[in-house]
Amino acid sequence: MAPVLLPAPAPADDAAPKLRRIAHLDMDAFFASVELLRYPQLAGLPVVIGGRARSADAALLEAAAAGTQAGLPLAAFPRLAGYIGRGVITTATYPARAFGVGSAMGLMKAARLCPQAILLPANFDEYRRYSRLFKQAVTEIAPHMEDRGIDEVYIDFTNVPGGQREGGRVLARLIQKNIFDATGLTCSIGIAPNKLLAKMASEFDKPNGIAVLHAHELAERIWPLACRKINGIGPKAGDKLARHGITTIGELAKQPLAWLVAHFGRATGAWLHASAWGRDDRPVQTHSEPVSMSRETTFERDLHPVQDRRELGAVFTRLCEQVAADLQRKGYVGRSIGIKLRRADFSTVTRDHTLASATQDAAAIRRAAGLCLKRAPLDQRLRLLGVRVGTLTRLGESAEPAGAQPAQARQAQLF
DNA sequence: TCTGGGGTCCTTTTCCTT
DNA sequence: TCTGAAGGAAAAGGACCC
Repeated sequence: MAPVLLPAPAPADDAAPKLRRIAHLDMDAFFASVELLRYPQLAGLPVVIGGRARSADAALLEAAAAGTQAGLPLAAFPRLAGYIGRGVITTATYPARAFGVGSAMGLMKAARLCPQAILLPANFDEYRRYSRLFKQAVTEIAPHMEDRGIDEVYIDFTNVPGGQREGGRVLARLIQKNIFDATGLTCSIGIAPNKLLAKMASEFDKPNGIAVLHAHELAERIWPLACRKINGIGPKAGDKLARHGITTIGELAKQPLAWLVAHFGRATGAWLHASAWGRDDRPVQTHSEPVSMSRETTFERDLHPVQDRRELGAVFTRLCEQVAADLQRKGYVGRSIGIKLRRADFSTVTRDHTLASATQDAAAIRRAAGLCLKRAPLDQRLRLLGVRVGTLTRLGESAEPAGAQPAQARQAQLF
């Protein structure tokens, strides 16, 4: 990529004291936008992404492999009508949302609301490829970047040349352009004195916008917002606050710290209070190590622990092999092995087991997971099974991997 | 009504040791 | 031997995020 030429800094820029300027960058409708790059003929139509790969997607897969998907006739795309089976919507385009269809909605319900919607399977390999491209486009200009998932990042503008101009707006425009040139995709950027406020600011001017939020604008621009806009206040905390008559961030800010601590605990109460007052000193972290790796799967139909034990056993072994392969590919070993069961009534049960030494071996993981399973209640049908390896260290930085055995080793007794 | 998959982090409970 | 306090680690559950 050609070097990016920054505008010459204004003379006042160097003289003025540097303010902490943190940017939050959020790709606009990321998955749907990537799909529209591949299938431009779907622009303006209701499209939902999600569900599992089905035979109806064969035409799409073939066309993608042949590189002819841009010319695929609309009739070749699978529709939501008559969708049978599990699965939720990962994302929906705006024309689909107009029908009341939205993220996390069951596909069967969505099929009733908007049967004509086109259903595309999620293509995470492609989204990850675009994710790498846009992040590279960011770091070419501003290297101090924190990865926050597939479609968003934090960037510390404070010491980047030009990062102080127009409150960071000049640098943000440059980054937007570099991302668009590299990917054809747009993003929205919020710039503020910290990550908490930058995250909220990035929603102010979507899509393809830039919002600069200054500390003195807290009461005017943040306090009128709903508490749920604070990253970290989800449905439960939002409901609890609402039951106390607190719906806006301004109302939250009025609550005494002691009251919040009394009702939400020491750590959460203090965090709520600080957040409402726009205080957040978390640094932009350019590097982080994974804490755990897991694989899980939801079955097409709920499986019975006894009647379906062969099928469950095979899935269980496969999940262990997949996690082991993930660990080996990424060079990690883990010491705590855990399982997760989701039962027919949607309740979740987890069991953990800590090994004497860390491993990345499929058979060792399978044995430990089998011990966990023996301690779990199996009095209901199961809809989901998962295997997790935690307390990770890089291979070579701890003890040798334990229990190395041929990967096919043995099947567990249970199931 | 129906609720995926892959994560992180926090709180509470349980168990073990001193 | 019993009881209780205290502290830490592990286990379990849950909230939240993308």
